[in-house]
Amino acid sequence: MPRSPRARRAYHHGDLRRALVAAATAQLDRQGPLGVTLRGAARAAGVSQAAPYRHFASKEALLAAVAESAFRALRRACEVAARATAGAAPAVRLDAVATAYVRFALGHPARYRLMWAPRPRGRDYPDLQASASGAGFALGEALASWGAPGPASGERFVERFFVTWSLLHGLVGLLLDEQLPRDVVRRVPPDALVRTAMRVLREGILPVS
Amino acid sequence: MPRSPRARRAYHHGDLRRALVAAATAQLDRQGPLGVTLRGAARAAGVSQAAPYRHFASKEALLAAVAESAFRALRRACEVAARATAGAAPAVRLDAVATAYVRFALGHPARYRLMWAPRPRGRDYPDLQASASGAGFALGEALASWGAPGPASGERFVERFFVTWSLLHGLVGLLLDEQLPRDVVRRVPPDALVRTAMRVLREGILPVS
DNA sequence: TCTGGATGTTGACCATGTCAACATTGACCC
DNA sequence: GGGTCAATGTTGACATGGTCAACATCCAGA
Repeated sequence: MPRSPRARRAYHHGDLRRALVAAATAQLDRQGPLGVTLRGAARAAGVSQAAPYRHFASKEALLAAVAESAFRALRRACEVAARATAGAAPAVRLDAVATAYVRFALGHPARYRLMWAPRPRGRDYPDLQASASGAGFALGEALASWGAPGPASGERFVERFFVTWSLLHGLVGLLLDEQLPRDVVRRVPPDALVRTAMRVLREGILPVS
Repeated sequence: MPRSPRARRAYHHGDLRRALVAAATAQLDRQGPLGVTLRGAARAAGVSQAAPYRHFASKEALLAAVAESAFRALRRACEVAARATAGAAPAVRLDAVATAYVRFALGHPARYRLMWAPRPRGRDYPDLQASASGAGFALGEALASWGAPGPASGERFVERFFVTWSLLHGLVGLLLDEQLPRDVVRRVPPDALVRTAMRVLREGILPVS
């Protein structure tokens, strides 16, 4: 029997690996980390419980693939924002990229948390490690246009880079866990919080003025 | 038979709740979040598998108790640092408290992560919520001595507060997940990173100088 | 056409969270 | 002292889930 264009495979799935990652991502988004189940992902892909082991050594390896794809998506989101503000002033670019970063995180909370979970660790999954660094790289580019032109260099850049990333990452953490004072969150939309954070970052908090 | 001072209880444990929290904390520190097991904690306490259910409605409730106690410890660490620098300049106090905060997190990585995990959520466990806010409060106090004297007030304070906390929280996140460039981490000890972050926070990054 | 490796399936094992039914204890009251 | 009850533990069981070994099926290349 010839296959229709989108043939249901009789025995072999055809693209099980991708299907499993998609299913696991859906589980994660819908039911949180506890909802991610190897057996469930297999069921969603219409495949037996042990089939995933042909593509992933363990549940953790599947989660690593999910996290890796999420880091790539985050990077893309940042890059889109950077391109959209290509000619603008450094401060504007930074705001744009930072906003994209936070929006991604708030839009996919469970995924963002998985990316930073203790397991899977990048150390154990080189591809995950690489895509994580890639996301950081996209953020760094937004900062590179700041001081001296050309490729960012020197201690100052590294300093700015890690402080900025830390601030964004921490802001996301506080927002996701609803740790900020209620009234603040209710009154100020996330985008405004990001802008405030970036302004404080640029100008400092010392001059209370 | 009369009980010796540290009698092994025949049937009733005596302080099972506390013992379970301690056992779960030990599991967490030693083997990470996946190592935490209700049955394992019960075993460690020398008690049957179902006994914990007399004290905790679920595994999650036990974890909430662990997180709650961790937040209290974090708060204490910050307060000790604040008291130790009671009369010092605001910048010195901030550095001290921030360092204490990060040291706690790096010293108890698994616990710190649990405190910020999606589950248990503070929303579901009032005591956890309270102790989390308490930790934030301790941090806020270090900032209160900054601008106007007296109880911190107004929008400016909230702004400083959430930006500072975000920065610290994010820095911890990057450090715990080894997301910062290798050479930076290897060259610069955590305490110095914290000081740098706080300096950038005070002075801003705009003047590349 | 044959054949081997890649990919799936079946059936099992074991650990774990959770619950219902039952046992034991100690404190309080007469 | 003796009785009673709520708190606290225990036993046995169930369902779910990660994982593996043994077996089945399929596709690609010699």
